[in-house]
Amino acid sequence: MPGRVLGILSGDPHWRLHAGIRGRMATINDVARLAGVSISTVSYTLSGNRSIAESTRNRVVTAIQELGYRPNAGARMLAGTRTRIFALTAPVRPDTQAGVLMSFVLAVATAARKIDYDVLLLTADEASTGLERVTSSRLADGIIALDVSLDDERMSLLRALNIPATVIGVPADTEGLVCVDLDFERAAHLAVSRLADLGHRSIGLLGLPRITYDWGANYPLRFRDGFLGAVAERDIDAAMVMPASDMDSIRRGLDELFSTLPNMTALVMHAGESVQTTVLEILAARGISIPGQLSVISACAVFDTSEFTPPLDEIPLSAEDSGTRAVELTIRQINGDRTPHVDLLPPRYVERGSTGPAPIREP
Amino acid sequence: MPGRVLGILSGDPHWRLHAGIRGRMATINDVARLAGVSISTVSYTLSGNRSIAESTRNRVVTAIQELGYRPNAGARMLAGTRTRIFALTAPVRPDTQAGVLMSFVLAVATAARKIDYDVLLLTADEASTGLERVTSSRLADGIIALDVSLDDERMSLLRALNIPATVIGVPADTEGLVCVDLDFERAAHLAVSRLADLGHRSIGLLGLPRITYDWGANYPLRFRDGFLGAVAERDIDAAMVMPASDMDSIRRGLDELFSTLPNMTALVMHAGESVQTTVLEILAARGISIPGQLSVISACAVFDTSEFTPPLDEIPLSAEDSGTRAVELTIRQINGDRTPHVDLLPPRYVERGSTGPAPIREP
DNA sequence: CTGAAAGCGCTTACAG
DNA sequence: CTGAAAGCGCTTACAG
Repeated sequence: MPGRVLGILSGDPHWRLHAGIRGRMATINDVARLAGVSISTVSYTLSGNRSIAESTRNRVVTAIQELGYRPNAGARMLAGTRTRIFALTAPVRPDTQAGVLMSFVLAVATAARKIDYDVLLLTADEASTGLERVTSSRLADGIIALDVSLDDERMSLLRALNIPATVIGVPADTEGLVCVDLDFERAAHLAVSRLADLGHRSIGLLGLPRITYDWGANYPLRFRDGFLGAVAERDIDAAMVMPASDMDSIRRGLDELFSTLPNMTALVMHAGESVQTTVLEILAARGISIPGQLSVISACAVFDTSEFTPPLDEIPLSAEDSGTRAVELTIRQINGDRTPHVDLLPPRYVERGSTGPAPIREP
Repeated sequence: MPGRVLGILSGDPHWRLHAGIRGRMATINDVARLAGVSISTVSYTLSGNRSIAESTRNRVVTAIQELGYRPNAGARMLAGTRTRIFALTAPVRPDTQAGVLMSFVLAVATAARKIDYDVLLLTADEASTGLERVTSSRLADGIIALDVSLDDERMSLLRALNIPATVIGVPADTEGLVCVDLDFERAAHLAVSRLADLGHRSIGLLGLPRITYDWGANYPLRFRDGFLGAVAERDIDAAMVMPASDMDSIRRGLDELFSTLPNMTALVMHAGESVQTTVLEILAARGISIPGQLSVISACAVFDTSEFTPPLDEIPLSAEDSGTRAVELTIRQINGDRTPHVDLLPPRYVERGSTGPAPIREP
């Protein structure tokens, strides 16, 4: 099958610039006439769904460029089997970090564009209605759901609607769903094993605000449980604090870690950007050197920890990876493979010099 | 003209739940047959574009509900003159605050849904191509451009394409464009006049990071110039600092303000959320009481300053207001009124007790 | 390798 | 107040 014709219009369609939205756009008929072929030939040239003689193909492509032709989206949706649109639902809950959400939204949109799909944004107040609306009006071919909470009303609807959909995140009940997310549990194990290998026997975990664990998404729990499991397996001393975002809480959280773990030589942070920078400021103010006295790892952050002072080793939560995979999984469903499954992306470790051998304890 | 029929499906379309995306959806023909009318009557019932006998209307509505009918989006786009889709361009530049951007994206989407429009998200790497693509393929009826920089490549394209478009923000050259934004200059005047009325004669401005003024959007400049103009008019002592986001810079910035303005009794902040909370923490640590010793106003923030310690008076930058207005202005253009203009939204003052009379100076 | 034609599901003059 | 019908611009069997 010959490749599809893409990017034909990268030139400079003067014609179009002066047509405006009210102006009559060139149609497939105009192209066919100018190229001296039938409209089916034009259509097949564009879709690549049947072979076209080289010379014919050239005439068509030239005509398309000359006219600045773009297929009409509505006509395509109506005549074809695809709308080439994904709907993206991104509810904003009280504890949502807007910046993190935006990263995922952009990652999904960018991944979608790579396969010539567009992304339609569903708003919070339309969480469930919107899903029903865009699919039954055939506006979207599939759905990508962000920021899934443990018990999410959208999940049962996705199951019932029985349409191509991918969830970024892992709800409590994944039955019948296609989900993708970083493997937070393995990420926690990775952090602990890295530190264990360096000889650390006493590790603190500075987590997200307590409320996030009680209610909302489940990735905080998966990370926490992974961490607790990993330290238990290795017989490492550990403690966890869940401070709010203000400086006082953070300071108290650190104090608690240091007093619970007097021999603490390593700190793992699974927390927001401002919390992490605040921690580093407090440590610096106290004259605690990294990694000399304390090894520090930032885990599952979407933001960039390479510009921190000091730059931190991290196990990134890559919005790009999740978004790309979500798009792949959705397309696969659109193409007919509706097997439900949970896809946990393997964590990776990025070294930046904020971890080192555990300091030798004075007896 | 009778109202359009909306929300017919708010019930529970069992039918649809079992159809799936592959299942055959009810069409306008099915509805017409069941209601015993022609398809034009169904169409007009939905659009409200001609009057329908009450009894006919009822039969149609019942049939629609019974079948769980939703008009096919592609067919509507093709047959009608509207796609009911806005394209939203939101480029992410290095200095972009993702959270702020997300607020605007959601505000636009929410406002759009209120008039039954959907929002298609254009990605950064497609800034200009995307505009051309969605309009010439007639995917979108109009464009809303976010986060406009002073010299934005998208602006000349918007002028050339000559399509319904609204810019949120004010680029350097507004010729031929429709723009909407908070009136940052008046916002600055409002802050200063409020403080002046309370007797303050020495006011500091803590602004955004310096780089934001050198490059990027122009609202920081408009606020700064408004502030400087307002204090000049009133013969008030003033100084401005533009700290980076780390604690050291903020501390140095405050020190600079206090030393430049030894009699400073009021502080206006036009800065990010974490910067503002850090400022409050530093002031608290130094035992400076608000508003006893220092009156503080947060200006043009999209985040919520009511939960700060203490809650701050603010002149909000309302994403909702801008988004709603942008949607209105775009629809107006779609409806034929293409008059270019710049719409500056009036600022409003929200009191929360962080400003008070200027303390009387000891002689 | 290519064309003529049916059909996708609506909207909107046109006619009564 | 309502209906029959043209037409929007594509995709895709069907035919050769």
